[in-house]
Amino acid sequence: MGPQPNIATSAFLIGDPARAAMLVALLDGRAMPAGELAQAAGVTAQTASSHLAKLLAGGLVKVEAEGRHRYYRLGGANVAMALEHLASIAPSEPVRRKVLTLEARQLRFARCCYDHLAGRLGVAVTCVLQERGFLEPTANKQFTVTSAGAAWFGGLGLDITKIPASRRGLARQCLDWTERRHHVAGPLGVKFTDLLCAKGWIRRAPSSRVVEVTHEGWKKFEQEFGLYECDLKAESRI
Amino acid sequence: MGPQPNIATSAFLIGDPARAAMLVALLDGRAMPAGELAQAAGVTAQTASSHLAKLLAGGLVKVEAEGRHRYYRLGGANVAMALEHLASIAPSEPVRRKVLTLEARQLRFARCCYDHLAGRLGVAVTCVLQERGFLEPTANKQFTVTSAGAAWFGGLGLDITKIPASRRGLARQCLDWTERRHHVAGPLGVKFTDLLCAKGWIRRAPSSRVVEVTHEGWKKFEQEFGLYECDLKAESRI
DNA sequence: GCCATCCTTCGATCGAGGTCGAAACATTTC
DNA sequence: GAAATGTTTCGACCTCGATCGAAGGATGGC
Repeated sequence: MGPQPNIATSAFLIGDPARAAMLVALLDGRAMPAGELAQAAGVTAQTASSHLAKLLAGGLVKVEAEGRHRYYRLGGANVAMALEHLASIAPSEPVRRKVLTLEARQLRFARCCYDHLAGRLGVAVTCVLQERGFLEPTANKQFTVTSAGAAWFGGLGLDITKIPASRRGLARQCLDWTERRHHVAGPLGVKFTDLLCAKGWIRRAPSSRVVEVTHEGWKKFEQEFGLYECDLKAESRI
Repeated sequence: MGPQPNIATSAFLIGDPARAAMLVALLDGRAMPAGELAQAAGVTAQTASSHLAKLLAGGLVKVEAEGRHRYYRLGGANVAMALEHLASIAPSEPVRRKVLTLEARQLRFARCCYDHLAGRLGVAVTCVLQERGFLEPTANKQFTVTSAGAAWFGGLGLDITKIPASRRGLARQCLDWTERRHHVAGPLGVKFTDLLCAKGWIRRAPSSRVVEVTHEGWKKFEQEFGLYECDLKAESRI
């Protein structure tokens, strides 16, 4: 069309309910075959195929053939970010007053966003790290690790200097679409989440984005972060 | 319908080329009247009005009536962020901050809005007058001149009691579309601007709305208002 | 080779919504 | 009060795209 970047075309692609449902289903970064996406969107396989072809052409998804399946995944982190930001302006109206399923509540409480911790727990941890002066929000949606923070992470077994920063930095502010606040993404977020798993504080559910906190984990979260299970769960009505 | 709410509806609204063009035009935070948005989108006023009504219902824009214009602006920072992220998906280019021409920058800095002073300078002067207790914002988008204010204006050579109030009052709060804050309009605003011209502090460009501050004027603005040229121009780097 | 499964392409239908002309409405100016 | 300007509403047209049935490919199992 014109010289303007066609922001409209991307938005148009997301603007269809069926396509939006597929994209949301892919939000956690997993790849899904076309058939499952069709089911997730509530349309026939033909229709889903048509939609996926358009999303592919628009760069919103990538595809990988595997035998007779074709696995689709989001086109990139920027796509996921755009989707989460769109969700943040969605009217999320009283219509949603309906009771959330157990998994939905678990997702809101703690989940993986790509490979880092998100949800109420992820945001709470991020807040504590900022309150204690270990992380500082800086321009360009980044977090800076303070010297105190580097020491603290080191005590936990995470050598900050050994984490390679990606092109988008070491620690990014990622908007949490349920909490509408930021949590820590980027290489630091990933390594930190891996560490919590390795220590047995949290456990990732086998085939979903849900993250569970172990009994041992709650003791540690209380001890290290001052986060109490009852407080966090009280607000999320789990 | 899917479990996820209306991420699709927001995206659908942005997905129309005309609506996207309007939103992009508003990306810098300015408020614009419906007519200008229609022109920016390349559609007629009727069509633009229809689009704006939908954007308004979706919460993507807000509106403020000002005289016979209706100024639209983005619904919030989250809307701007979502738009920027959507633009980052489009392969063409990063967010395009339009490079403003010299006149556009001058207009933002100081201009006449009808017959009174507007732009960064107009807003700054209005702020100082309020801080010093000479003007007080009151209901119905009016300013009230305090007794201290009347004395101060008198000392400058402006007898408030001799200015006839129009049907809409003596001093009106006029929304500044570049600064998004109020400046002084109405008969007082006109007379005050005339006075600054007569004193040679400012000079109106012959065939545009641009207002220039004279060398003498900057000394006076510093002396009378505590406004420094470098401070005001430093922030207008847009 | 033959069938089952998974996915895409083709063709046709059909409804939603973008567009503009005309007119109503609102506000300012003369 | 009348004219001018900015904006919205109404009505009608008409294109675009979502949808699904049917058929065509591709892959794996037997």
